[in-house]
Amino acid sequence: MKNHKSQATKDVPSQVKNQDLIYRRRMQIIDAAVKLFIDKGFHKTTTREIAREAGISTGLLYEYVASKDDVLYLVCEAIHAEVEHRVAHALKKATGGRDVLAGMIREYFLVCDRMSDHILLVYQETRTLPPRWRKRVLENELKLTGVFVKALQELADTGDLPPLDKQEIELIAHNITVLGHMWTFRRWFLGRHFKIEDYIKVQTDFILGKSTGGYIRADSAKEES
Amino acid sequence: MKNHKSQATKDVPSQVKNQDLIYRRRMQIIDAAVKLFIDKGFHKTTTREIAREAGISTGLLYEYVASKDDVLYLVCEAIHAEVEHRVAHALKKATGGRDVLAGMIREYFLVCDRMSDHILLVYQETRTLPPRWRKRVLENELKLTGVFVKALQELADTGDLPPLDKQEIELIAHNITVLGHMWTFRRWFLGRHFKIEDYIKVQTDFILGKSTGGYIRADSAKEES
DNA sequence: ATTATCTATAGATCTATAGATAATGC
DNA sequence: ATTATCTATAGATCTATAGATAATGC
Repeated sequence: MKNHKSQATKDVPSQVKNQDLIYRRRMQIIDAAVKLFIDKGFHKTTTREIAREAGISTGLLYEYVASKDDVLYLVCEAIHAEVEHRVAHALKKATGGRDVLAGMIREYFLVCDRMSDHILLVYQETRTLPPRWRKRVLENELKLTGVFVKALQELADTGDLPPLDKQEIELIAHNITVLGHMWTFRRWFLGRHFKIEDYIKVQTDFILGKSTGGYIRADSAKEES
Repeated sequence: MKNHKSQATKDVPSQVKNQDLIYRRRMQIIDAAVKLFIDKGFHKTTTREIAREAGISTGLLYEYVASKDDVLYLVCEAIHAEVEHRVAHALKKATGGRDVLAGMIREYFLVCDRMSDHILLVYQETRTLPPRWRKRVLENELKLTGVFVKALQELADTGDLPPLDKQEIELIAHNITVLGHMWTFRRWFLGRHFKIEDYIKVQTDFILGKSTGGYIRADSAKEES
């Protein structure tokens, strides 16, 4: 995983002076920790193991972080940076097509598919973080949702979507975000019946409504008796 | 929290013979553990604390469970039993109205609202469980989704909903389940803009489509240029 | 001289159990 | 006599650091 520079670099203090070294060593630490955390979870991973996997001594680990929690925070930030980077990158492809929103959903869901272990990790361990950092991680979640809010707003403004009020837009954006996550934490089951492309298709229909005929809509069903 | 008898009673062995005593003591243990786990999380709670909170000695705790993991499993099972019980109970109210599905969603979301700490707990700690029990907990998740699958199937069969294939029904049921959960783990944010009743209303519109005019539907927006 | 790194371990827990005691029922 | 309960602690970790060593740059 590429370690995109993030807020975390400033937040987490290090004993080491050389900035470039901090960056590189933390990259090693993050990569090692991500692997172990995904495999065994945060609590069952020891700082010794992280150091060994990163190829450094336990002592040195503590020159680059002040606590095991720091490692988790670095990991969460790195994952978010990666997701954000990939989503931003993918969304460039999406713009321009007939259905901008469908394209965005598609690219985002593909990112969720590829990063599912990572997304799941953040979900499960966020609570472990000290409050100060938990907030940061949650803010990151919002930032991603914000991308969809903005897109929906624009589409509603230009008339590409029916008029939607702020609340509706907000919620639909959250829904899209979370339905992407759903693929990560229900994959153990959904994977039996869906490939990611099926999932994208049916979910897009669900979110946008089938283009031919309404989706589950009261007025498209039989009249009430 | 009422401790509805569940699978767990048989799964988790006890040194104590008296069945009724097992039931009562485990109820104490579960109640204590739920409280502590919600407050501090599973890993930061010690067996000593659980015992103290339950009003028994640490030694006695280990007469009723074989490990700390056992406690977590008992807790997860109890929460599921409670959710299931409440949903089943709530759904009785829902049936009969004009829009059965909307009623079901409403009752289910209300349960999510009231049990949000508990649902969140299960989400976050399931991964900690040994595989054998993790599976059980995940099966429980499916059981709940199954309730919606069944309801959707019936409504599609009777023509109260437009025809939907198995895959679509399956996915919509999952969506409903997860959008209920979404209220539990994004509440910290959603709560700023929505009361539970707002949330129910907008989500129901989203899932069922607005009854007046389509929801976000390609064919209800302006024609493609 | 300063910065980075390693080795070795202090100190703090925490789970789970062994063995002693109290309560119960024949 | 059997079952339930408690007290006290063995044994196993694990985090974080102190102090020693190696590398770097003036």
